Parts: sequence; C-alpha cells; structure tokens
Amino acid sequence: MPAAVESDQASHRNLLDWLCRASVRPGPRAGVRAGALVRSVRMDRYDPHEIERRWQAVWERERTWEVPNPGQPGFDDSKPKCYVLEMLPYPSGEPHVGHLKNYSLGDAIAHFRRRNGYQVVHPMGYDAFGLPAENNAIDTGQHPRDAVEASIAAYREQFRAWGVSIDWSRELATHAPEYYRWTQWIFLRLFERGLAYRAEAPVQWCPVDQTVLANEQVIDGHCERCGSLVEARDLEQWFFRITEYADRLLADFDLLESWPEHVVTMQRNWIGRSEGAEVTFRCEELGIDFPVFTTRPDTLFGATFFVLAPEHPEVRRLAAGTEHEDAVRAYVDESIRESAEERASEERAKTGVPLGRTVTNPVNGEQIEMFVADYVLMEYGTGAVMAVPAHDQRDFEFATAFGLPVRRVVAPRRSGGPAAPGRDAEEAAGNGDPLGEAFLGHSDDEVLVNSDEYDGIGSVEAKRAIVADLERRGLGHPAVNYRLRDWLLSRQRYWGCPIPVVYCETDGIVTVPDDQLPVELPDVEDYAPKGRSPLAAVEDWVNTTCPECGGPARRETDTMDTFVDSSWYFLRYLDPDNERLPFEREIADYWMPVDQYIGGVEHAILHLMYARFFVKAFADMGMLGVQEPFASLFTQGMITMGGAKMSSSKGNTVSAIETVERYGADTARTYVCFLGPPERGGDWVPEGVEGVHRFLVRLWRLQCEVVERTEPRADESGLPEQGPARELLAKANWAIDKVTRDIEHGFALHTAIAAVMELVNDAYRLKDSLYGTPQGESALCFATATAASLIFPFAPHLGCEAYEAITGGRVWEQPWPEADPALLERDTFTLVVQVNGRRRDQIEAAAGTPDAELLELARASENVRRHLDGKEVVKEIVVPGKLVNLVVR
RNA sequence: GCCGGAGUGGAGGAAUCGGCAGACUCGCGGCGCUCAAAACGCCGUGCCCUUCGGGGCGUGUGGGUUCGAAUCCCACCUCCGGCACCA
Repeated sequence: MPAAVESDQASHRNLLDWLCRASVRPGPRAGVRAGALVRSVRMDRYDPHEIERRWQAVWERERTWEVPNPGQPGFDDSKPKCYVLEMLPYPSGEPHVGHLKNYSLGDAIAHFRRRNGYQVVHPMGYDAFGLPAENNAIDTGQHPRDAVEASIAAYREQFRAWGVSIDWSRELATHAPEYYRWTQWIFLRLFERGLAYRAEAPVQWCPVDQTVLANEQVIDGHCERCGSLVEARDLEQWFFRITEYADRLLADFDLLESWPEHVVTMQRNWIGRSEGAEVTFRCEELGIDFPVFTTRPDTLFGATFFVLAPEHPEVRRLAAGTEHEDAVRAYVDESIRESAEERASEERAKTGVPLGRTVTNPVNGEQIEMFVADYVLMEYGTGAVMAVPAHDQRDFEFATAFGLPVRRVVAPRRSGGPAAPGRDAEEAAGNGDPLGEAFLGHSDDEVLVNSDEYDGIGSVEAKRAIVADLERRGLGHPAVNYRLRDWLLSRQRYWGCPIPVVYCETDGIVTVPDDQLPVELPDVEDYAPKGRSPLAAVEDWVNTTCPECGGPARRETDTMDTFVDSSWYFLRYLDPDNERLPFEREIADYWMPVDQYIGGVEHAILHLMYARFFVKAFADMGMLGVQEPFASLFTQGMITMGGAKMSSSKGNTVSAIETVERYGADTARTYVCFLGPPERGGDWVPEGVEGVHRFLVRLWRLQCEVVERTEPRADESGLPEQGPARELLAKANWAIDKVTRDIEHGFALHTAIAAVMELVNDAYRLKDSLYGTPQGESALCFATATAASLIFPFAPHLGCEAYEAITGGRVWEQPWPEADPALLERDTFTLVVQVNGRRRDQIEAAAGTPDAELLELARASENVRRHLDGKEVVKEIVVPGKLVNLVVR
C-alpha cells in the first residue's frame, strides 16, 4: 500500500481504505448480495419499486432493525443506546403525507444514529381507540375494531413500503386487550395513590360528540375535535390529579435537552402559575367568609367593591330577601345560559347586578358593596374577586359603568416621591396624573399611597408585609394559583379503555383486582351515545358482582380519554410482551428517556404534558428512574398545498400512497425532507417531487456508469495532489462534513440533501476527465459510494443498491463516513478585494498567504487600482483567508 | 392586548461568530443529442445601465452602529402560531 494513502486513510474509515487496498472496485462480488442477482438485467433503468422490494425483503428476512433488550441474546452492551421515536399514528383511513414526513424524518435520524455507533430502538404502534372509528360505526354499523384493524393493516403495509427501519417485534396497538389491560393497571395504581379520583365538578360537555371533554380539548369554547360549542354541566367524573404536579412540570423543563422554546412556552402558559395571596372578605350580615385570590395584595386598600361569578354557590343566598333578588336571579340564569364564547367576547361592556350586601375589607374594615358579574370566572381562583378599579382594567370598566369609587393606592416612586396621602383618583387625574397610568404598572419601583401605615413602602415589600399581617389575624395567607385544571379522563363513549371500577351498593367505589384485568370492552348493539356511554345498555356486562363483598354491583360505563392510552405507550414498546407488569423497570431505565421524539406541534400541550405527568407519577411510584420522557423534541411543520392546509373538502390533497407508487418510496421520502426546513411547513409542489426524483435518477445512472466504465484494478498512486481527482475527493469530503453537521445541528435535512446533490453534480461535471486513470477512477468510485452512503438515511434503498454496486458492502453496516481533514482544507481560496466596502475584484490566493502579501495582491489588481487612483488609502483591513478591504478618502 | 416565530429572485429556500447575498431544487431561456419530440447532457438566469472593461441598485419600511449589516441596535409595518375578562 502506498505510504501517501496509508497516512490519510484512517479518517476515511473503511471506504476509501477499502477502495485503495483491494482495487478500484471489486471484480466479482463475494457471496450473493441482494442486488447481485439482477445486475445483468438492470441496465440503466432506475426501477425504484424493484429495488425497494428487494431491500425490504432483505431487512425483513434478516430482521435487520430489531434490537434485543439488555439480557436478551444478541444484546450488544458495547454501544450506547438511542431511543428514536415518532408519535404513534391514529389509524384512520390511510397514511397521508404528514405521516410520510414524520416517519421520514424519524427514520433519517434513526439511520444516522445507528451508523454513528448507537444501538437504536425505533418502534411503531397505533393509537387505536377514539372517536373517528366509533362515529364511523354509528354511520355504517361496522365494528370500530374492524375499521381500526383494517386501517392498521393499511398503515403497516405503507410503513413497510416506505422502507422505514422499524423494530416490528415491538409493535403495539392501544385497543388490544393485552395493551389496555396495563392502561387499566396504571389507572388503579394512580387511584391507590389518590392521583385518580371521582368528583362532581362543572365540566364541559360536547353536545355533538356526546361526551365531556378535558379542558385541554376545549378551544375558545368549542370542541377541539368536532368544533361544536360546548356546554357547561355539573357532573360526577373521573379526574387525574395533574395539578399536584404543576410545579414539577414547570421546574423540570430544566431537565430537557432540546425542546423547541415555543412548546415550553405554550406549556408554561397553559399551566399558568401565578403567585399571590388568598385573602378573606367576610359578609357580616350573613356570616359568610369569601376567600379571594389576588396577585396584588399590595392594592388591598384600593378594593372598593367585591364581585362574585354568576355560578358562585352563595349568590342566590346572598340576594335572597333583598330588593335585588329577582334581578340577581334573572342575571344569573341569563349568564349560565350564555355560552362561554359569548361571555368572553371582547368588546362587550361589563354587566352585573348588585347583591345588596357588603363585605368587610380585612385591611381597613371598610364595608364594600357586593356584585354579581359575568366577568368573574368561577373556574379560576375562588370565583370571587376583590375589585381594585384604579389598578385593574376590568375592575375599572365595571366601576365606570356602575359609578363606583376609584382609589389609587400605588404610585411610581420616581414622579416626585410618594404622592400626598388622601389624594383620590379624581384629584390625581386633575393634577395631570392620568388614571390610565395607574393601571398595574408592574415596575418594582412603585410605592403605596392611600394605604394607612403602608404608605411609602415599596410595592414588593408591601405585598409581603400586608400578607404577613393578614396571616397573623387569620384573614389571609400566601397562595399560588394555577390555570391548569385536573385532567378529566372519563368519556361517555364506547370505543375506549374501560375504567376498571365497579359501584357496589354496600362498598361504594370498588376497584377491579389486578388479576381480573383486563376489564374487556364488550360488543354492543348500538354505538350511538345517548348522553351516557353505550356500554350502559349492555346489561349482562354492567351487572356484576362486587370484588369485595360478592354482592351485586354495576360497572363503570364511561371509558378513558384516548390520551391516557398514549401517555405511556413509549414505555410498553420497551417491554411489549411483559405479562407481569406494563414494563420492567430495569429495561425501561436502560432505554429511557426517548432521545429524539418527533411529531406535530398540535400535541404541544395535550399529549406532551400528559405523558410528562405520567412519567413523573411512575417515577414517584418507583416504576421508573427518569423524570422526563422525552429528552429532545422535534416538531415538524405541516405540509400544505398551494399554501393551504390539505383537506379533502378543498380538494387539495396529495396522496402519499400514490406518490410512492409513482416515484418510489426513496423519492417520496427524500422530497419531504428536502421541502424546506423540517420544523417549518412546506408547500407540496409536484414539480419539486420531479426534481428530487431526477436527482435520484442521476445518482443511479452515475453509479451504473461508474460500475461499467471503471476497471477493477489496484490503485497504487495514493491521494492525488491536484487536478479533477483531487477536486472531486475534496468535494466528497466537504459533503461528508456538511451532511454530518447539518443532521446533527438542528435537523437541517434539506441542506444536507442539497450537499449530496452538489456532490453528484460535481461528479457528473468531472467524470469524463477521470475515466482511464487509476487515480481518477478511484476518486470517482469514492465520490459515488460516498454519495450513496450519505443519501442512505433519506433514500435507503437506492443508497444500499448504489453502495453495494460499487463496494460490494452493505451500507447500513458501515460506520458513518468521516471527513478527512487533509481534504477539507483548501490549498487556495478566493480573496475578495473591496474598496470602501464594495467588491472590486476577486483573486485566487494560496492558503496561508501572509496579510502583507494579500495586500500586495489586492493593490496589484487592475480594477482595484482604478478605484484607488488619486485617493489616499486611510485604512487597510485584512480578514485572513477571506478578504481585503481598502478604505480610501 | 400579551408572549413566541418569520418577512431574502418568478417559486420553495441557502448564507446567522458582521466579511463574495441568492447554495440546492423548481420555473424560465439558450445550446447539444434527435428526422422530430420526450428524456438526457451542458451553459445561462436578482433588477437596471453598459462603449462588454465594468458601473448603479438590491434581503418588509425608516433610522443608527461599523472599513463592511440579510446578520447587531432603535422605531415601525405585515404575516403565522400560542394565550387572552386568569383577578
């Protein structure tokens, strides 16, 4: 072996090494490879389907993508683990281009990590319970299980046709009794710890889907799924106590490796933590205490009235016997009838009715008037507020409408020191101190005014002092409030996981013992919901015996929200056949957390927050050693067509299946990765698909030509010093470096693919000058094999085929290539010469040329001289390896 | 209203430690191959002017910092996403 090659080859890993050692390319290949059988008939025609089927058969036969768990035969403990996961699909109809993108991105990462030395687990499953299949059953009578399983078959077939590298031995579906048995088991463990409970609460009811919804599933007062207006109802329902984890859900954002900032922000907003105090206002006449939550206890002296939500349980009692009784009743009835949407509408004037009662302001003993008004929400805080009109926009509007007093109690410290005590708002306004300025300026440099002994104290300090004083008198204490509500999990629908609970006449709520799980979902005659679950009609299922006393009992007929099913599926993949537990802790601890999770941003709050909650609860129960399920999250953008969201009603859909049938999976996969930055959406352009297809065909033909026209022979000449062979080798190494960095840094798959395109373009441009010499042919073989190797994560079948044709090796068994630093360094560079910052010339210069020489080169340029003529050079800027800028006057 | 993100050719997009604006792909134009077309290959393609040497303008708008700004700062406009009577 030539010495020149020997010194450089190590960094080429086995590819260039192999090319140099054995021959330019192998003669007859050893053994029967998948591609070798048909080489004779292949010719120049790129037949993606034939190639794709063939490699898929190899992977399937050899179970290439299956990875054993620790302790199982074949487990390789020398490699670090890597869990690559895409959000599991909801099997409805057929997979679409959104799925294609999701799984193409994930598969590229999985392949990339594998070839970088990781033991990658990359499983797949189906989120099979849920309304679409059930609604379909109502329309057609087809059992949801049959519909869902037909879809699963279609999805599975597509994923195979796309050549996604899935470990099929771990496949699961959430509607299978073997799976939901453990969903029920988890429910029971949460129940035992008080994290699942049943309670009556005001809930949101979707009249079309005929079920209650979780808060997260209501958007602007509408059902997230079907869009209909939700109604408020008081019902007894099952909840998960996610609010208990609110602080940890916030704090543990710190444990995440790489999540999009906006997803974290969305969850933060959703949890909506606010610090303040709970303060008690007492109605002396009736002897009722009204606690309120406030973030501004420092403004207590400005509380000039008091407002209850129309739903507040004490409203009717307060008004009873007063002159306002009828008006209050009418107002409350009207408010409750109105939808949340109407109540929240923006430009609506504040309305309300006096209650004819007063409460005592605990800081100064003032009697302030009570009102009922619909701008106060029962769902937040205590359903009552102290109104501080001087410093709250909403209270101010109400006060204006009802002619109530406005008293300013904080003022900016800067405006000439503390304001004179006793000055009221009208005065302040009259003194050119507009009230508008008084609205909650959150500057820390405010001081209290009109607040007795607290006057002059800074607002931050005053908060502490006032709350401490109230606490001493038993009238308040510091408090934290959350926007987050407990997760309402029961649904009055059929196609979901049964809740493993019975109601016994003597024992009340009794859980089904573990050894009787799963509580199987029975078949029903009629799927239509009638305000309660269709399961309620299955008499011989509902009527059962109490596991405690053996007496008669009725089963819970509600089923679980499907988000329960998907909150732990990523753990079941790791131990899918376990019949003792949902998953073995040791196995889960080995693989968890998910290193890279990929899915749509639409799950930013719901699924991702629920799954985080489950994992924390599991950790608390000793089932798991991690606090967070997903170390890194990538949210892909939606594919549009003509700038609009694809929908069958608009007729602008693209079928993933048809695209794959027409161009092959490699083209479809590469196209969705090439469309643009994957985190952004991308517009599907049919000509763009053609363009990517053309590129793959070019690579294919290049490979055919190289195999045909290069001679298998030993190359003893070492790395070329210059000329086209050197240029192409340099380009190939540049591409290795670029693709590697782009995939590693922020998922820039589109620019990675562009780099391979550049390599192929250069190979085309240079190939005719490379044939005939050992160095040239060696470089061409290396470049082509490198292109195949680099495109493999995106177009795995073509990557395999082309790589094998040139090297005889299987590309997925090769380590990811490493760029040779010697070939990355350019020996010349283009020196840009500017005069006054404008480009006047460019000159080829040797790398490492000293600054002084660069300046001379620059001044020697004819065009530069023209611009220097008659002027004085006042400054010379040299950026080594880049440019020279001459500043003249 | 508040919090994020983004505005670059005919289109998608590249360039983000401040240093050649427009990589790559599409589209368009030219040439080659062909009886011809498609396919394929090569070349060109921001706008304007040009004596063909080159020159001017150009990254949403207006200012600023700098030898030099798509990139940094200030003000504003537009679009997208999230939250929103949350006390």
